[in-house]
Amino acid sequence: MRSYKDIHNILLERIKSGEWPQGGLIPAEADLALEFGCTRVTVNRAMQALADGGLLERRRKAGTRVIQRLTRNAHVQIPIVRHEIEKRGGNYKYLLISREEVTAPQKVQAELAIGPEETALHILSLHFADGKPYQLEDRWIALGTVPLARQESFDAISPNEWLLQQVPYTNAEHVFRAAQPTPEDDDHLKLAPVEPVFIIERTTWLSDKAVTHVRLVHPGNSFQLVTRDQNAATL
Amino acid sequence: MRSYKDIHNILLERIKSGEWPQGGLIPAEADLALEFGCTRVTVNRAMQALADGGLLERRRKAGTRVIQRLTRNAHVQIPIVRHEIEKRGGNYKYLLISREEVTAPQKVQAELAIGPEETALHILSLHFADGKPYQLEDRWIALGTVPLARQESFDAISPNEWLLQQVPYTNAEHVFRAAQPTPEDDDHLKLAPVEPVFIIERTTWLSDKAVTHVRLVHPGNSFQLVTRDQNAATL
DNA sequence: TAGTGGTCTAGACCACGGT
DNA sequence: CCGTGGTCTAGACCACTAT
Repeated sequence: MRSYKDIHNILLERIKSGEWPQGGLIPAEADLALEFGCTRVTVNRAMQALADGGLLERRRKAGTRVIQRLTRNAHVQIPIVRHEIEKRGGNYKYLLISREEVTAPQKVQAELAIGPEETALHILSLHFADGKPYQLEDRWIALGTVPLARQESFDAISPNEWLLQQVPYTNAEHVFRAAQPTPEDDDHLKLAPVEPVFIIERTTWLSDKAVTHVRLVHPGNSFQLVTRDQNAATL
Repeated sequence: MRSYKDIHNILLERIKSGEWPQGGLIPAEADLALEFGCTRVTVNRAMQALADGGLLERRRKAGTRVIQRLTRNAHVQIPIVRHEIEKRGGNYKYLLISREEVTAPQKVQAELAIGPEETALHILSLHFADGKPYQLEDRWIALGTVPLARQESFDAISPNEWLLQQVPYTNAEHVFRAAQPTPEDDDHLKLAPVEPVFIIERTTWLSDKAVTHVRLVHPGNSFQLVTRDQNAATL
């Protein structure tokens, strides 16, 4: 018997092989159902999976086409620093540098969508791998959204890890860039001369309330982000 | 009537709100079907969507749990440079610097999984935005996989854009990093003093045959990658 | 208006994996 | 063993949208 996964794979093969070219129209569900000797629903399931995977584009009446790919996609998983270091057998250390409830600079206020009189929690901390600075975490937490953070000292657990456990759902915006370190970055990260830094900036939301904005700074000579992607799930 | 999308959203809300905590077991399909007054299949559809979105983990007999999130995810779309620049109203220019069929350096041979006696196509080109160097594209193409590339001059179209049109399906690996420019980078990109570069390295495969390896170099002061992600599709 | 995809139901059987 | 999820069928009706 033909399962929708089988059908999914057959269709995938036809796309990969070029039998069905990019931008080309492919047969209707009903026709494929006939070909594979199954219900239309089963074919539909397979085609929807491919559409979800971004390989097909479907429109009622217009039919189904192979996507004309215009971008390369990369799915980046940014793990908890501690896990990342421990996984490769390194020695992890966390150090809280400062923690204070203050009014945020304008830029951060804008990111978190808080007013000028509202205070936020500012936490500066360092993550070490084998004794060497690996990441500087410069974080602001919107206390209106996460009041619980007031009760947490962040002495033993990093804000990143704590938030990941506490906040059940978020939207996120990331910015990745290369930069020259600020004097403060340099001071904390003990960089080599002219060594650039790799910066990840992230703002996360719980529904539409901003939770936190963070600037993660890594020594450029020893850090990189790696991703491995397939164009469609194997199922 | 309750569609599976409605149910999807209701379940999503319960996860977001914390009513169903991270790591917690949630009711079985049959129970939810009863609650929502629909078939189990409909509930199944909604839960599968959430599982695909990475919010639920499902195991037969063990039931369904809310995922304990351990990473932040970012989905990066890397557009065609030309489109990117034109979209924001910039003036795009493409310049082919060199194109030769030679034996690749060992590092590239390893990436493309080709032998030392096999030649590959090496293409060096520059992308400009408003007259300023925006991206240096240093590319190797495995001619065994894409013999058609021999007939393309790449005078008028960049290898990136050409490949995206030609190769119907790929797996990809990306590396993002910050670096000090090589003298050659500096020469082509006309960097400011001590300006770092943002590098994207990508290898793509057609099934298990390597297609191409590319090093995309951007001036650090004027380039960044931005992503916006939702934890689950809205459907 | 007609063709194509989107989705539901009711019932069924199977597959996996805790207990 | 038996509860839970995985999936199929047959038939039906609906919702878009190209022509």
